[in-house]
Amino acid sequence: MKDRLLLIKEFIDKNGKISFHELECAFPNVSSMTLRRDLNKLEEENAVIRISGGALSVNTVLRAKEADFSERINYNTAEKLEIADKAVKLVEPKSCVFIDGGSTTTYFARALPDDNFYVLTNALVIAETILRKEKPTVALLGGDLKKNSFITVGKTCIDFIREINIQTAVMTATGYIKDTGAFTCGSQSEAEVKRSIIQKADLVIMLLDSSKVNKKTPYTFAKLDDVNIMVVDKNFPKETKNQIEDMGIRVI
Amino acid sequence: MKDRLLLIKEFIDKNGKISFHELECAFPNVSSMTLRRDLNKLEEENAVIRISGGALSVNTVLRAKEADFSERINYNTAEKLEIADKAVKLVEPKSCVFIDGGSTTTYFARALPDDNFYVLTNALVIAETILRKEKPTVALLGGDLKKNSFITVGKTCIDFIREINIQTAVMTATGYIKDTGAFTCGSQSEAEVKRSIIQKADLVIMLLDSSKVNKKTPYTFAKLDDVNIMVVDKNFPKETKNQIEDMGIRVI
DNA sequence: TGGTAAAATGTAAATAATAAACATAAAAAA
DNA sequence: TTTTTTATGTTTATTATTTACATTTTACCA
Repeated sequence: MKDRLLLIKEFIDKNGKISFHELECAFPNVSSMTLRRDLNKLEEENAVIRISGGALSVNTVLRAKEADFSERINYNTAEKLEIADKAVKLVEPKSCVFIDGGSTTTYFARALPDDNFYVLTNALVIAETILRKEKPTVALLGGDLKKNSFITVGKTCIDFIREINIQTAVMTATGYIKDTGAFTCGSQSEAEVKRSIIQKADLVIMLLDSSKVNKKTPYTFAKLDDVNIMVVDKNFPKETKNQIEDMGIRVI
Repeated sequence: MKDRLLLIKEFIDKNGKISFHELECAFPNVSSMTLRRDLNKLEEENAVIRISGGALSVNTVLRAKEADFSERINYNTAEKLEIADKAVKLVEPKSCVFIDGGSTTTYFARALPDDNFYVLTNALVIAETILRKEKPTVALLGGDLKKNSFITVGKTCIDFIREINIQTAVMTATGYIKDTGAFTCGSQSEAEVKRSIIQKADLVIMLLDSSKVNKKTPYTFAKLDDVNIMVVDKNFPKETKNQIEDMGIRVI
C-alpha cells in the first residue's frame, strides 16, 4: 500500500518523470485506476507534479525553471547530446573528474555511467544530476552563487581548487575565437575558476558545440594549448577542426 | 501571433494557472486547437508547466511543492509552514543568515522575503530557493555532498565556516530529547557542521516541529543552552515548552 | 506587384486520458 | 465475530489530446 507510493515516488525522483504506461508496466497486477489514484495522492502530498499521461518530479520542474532563466538549454540539443555521448567514453571509472558548469556539460553529467567516479563540480545542476546516481561521490566547490547560471565562484572556490587533485577536467566555453584559439566566457569570476581548474588538471577535455565558433564573449580563460582533447559535433566547421588538429590537439 | 503567447504567459504568471476553458473564453475568436498549440509552445520554452486541461506557472509549482528529499514523503506540512512563517519575522534585512539543511528550513527559505539578505547554506535545495529571489546574495558551503539530503559536509565545509561571520543561524534537528535537552541528527559529519555553525553564530534560532520531540537519532550536535530562540508549532507539547522556557530560552 | 513558399490557424475525426459511479475485497476497529 | 473503513477493481461517461488535412495569413522575392 504505502510501499507502492514510495516506490513510485522513488522512480519519479530518479528518472525525473513517469508515464502512465510505464507505471502500468511496473505494476502489472495493480489496476490502472489504483495507479491513477496513487499519482493523485502523491500530487496532493506535493511530492510530484501530475501532468497529462503521467507525472514529473519536482526537480524536473526546477530544472525547467533554470532553463527558462538561463538562455534556453534547449537549442542545439542533438549536437550537445552527440558531444556528451562521445565525451563520456573518455573518462575512466574510479577517476577524479571535474565537470564545468554549462548546458553541454549538463548533458555530459546525465550521460555519465553510474560508476565509481569522484566528481567535482561548481554547478548545482550537475551536482544534483550526479548525486542521483548510486555509485559516484560528489563534492561541490563552495563559494558565491551566481544567479542564472547556478554556479559557484569567488575566492573560496579558488582556494578549494588549490587543495584538490584533478585527473580529468571536462570543460566548456561560451565562445571560441578561431583566429586566436581563445576560449571565452561571460564573467570575470567564472573565468578565474575555469583557469584554476585547467591549471590543476592532468587532462583537459573541452566540449564545444558548433554554435560556439566565433561567438565572442568578454573573458578569455584558456587558449588552444591548454586543452588536450576537444569534443565537437558533426556540424563543426571542417577547416576549424583541421586548424585545431594542426596544433597537435586531438579532436573527436 | 506572438502577442497572444505573451498575453497567455502573463496571465498564467499572474494567476498561477489557467484552465483551457478560461483560455477559450479569453480568446473567443481563436480556435481551441491554436490555443492548445500555444500552450505547448510555452511548455517547450519551459515557460509554463502543461497539465491536463490547462497549465501552471513554474512559480506556482515551486511554491506549492515540497523540497525534494528523496527518501521520504513530506509530512507535517502545515506545522512546518506555521513555523516558517513565524521564524522569518525574526531575521532582519541586510543581515547575514545561515540556513541549515532540512525540510522545515526549506519552508523557511521559501517564506523569506525577497530582500537584501546575505544567505549562507550547505543545502542545495535552499541555495536554489534563495537564488531564485531577486535581491539576496547566496553563498554555498562547499564540500562532500551527501546523497538523499543534498547537503555538503566535511573538512572543506568546516574550514569555510571558520572564515565567515554569521549573525543569525536558522537551524533544525532530526530529534529532540526532552530529558537531556539534546538536539540530534543522523550523521556524524552533519553534526560537525551544525556544531561549527552554532559556535560561530551570534543568534541561534532552532526550528522544531512537534514530531521531533523525543525522536532519537544518533548524534547530538547541540544542547538547549546553545540555542537562543526556539520556533515550534501549535501542537508542540505544553510541558516541554514550559520546561524549555524555564531554561531561559524564548519559545515562539 | 503577383506569385509562391512558409507559417499560422481552423476543422473534424480518432485516440487517449480522466473522472464518476458503483462493486468488491482487504484491513482495522469494535 | 461483526461492523466499519479503507483500498482496490470494473465499467461507463466525460473530457482532453492527437492526428491529419484544409484553409488562411504572412513573408519574401523575382
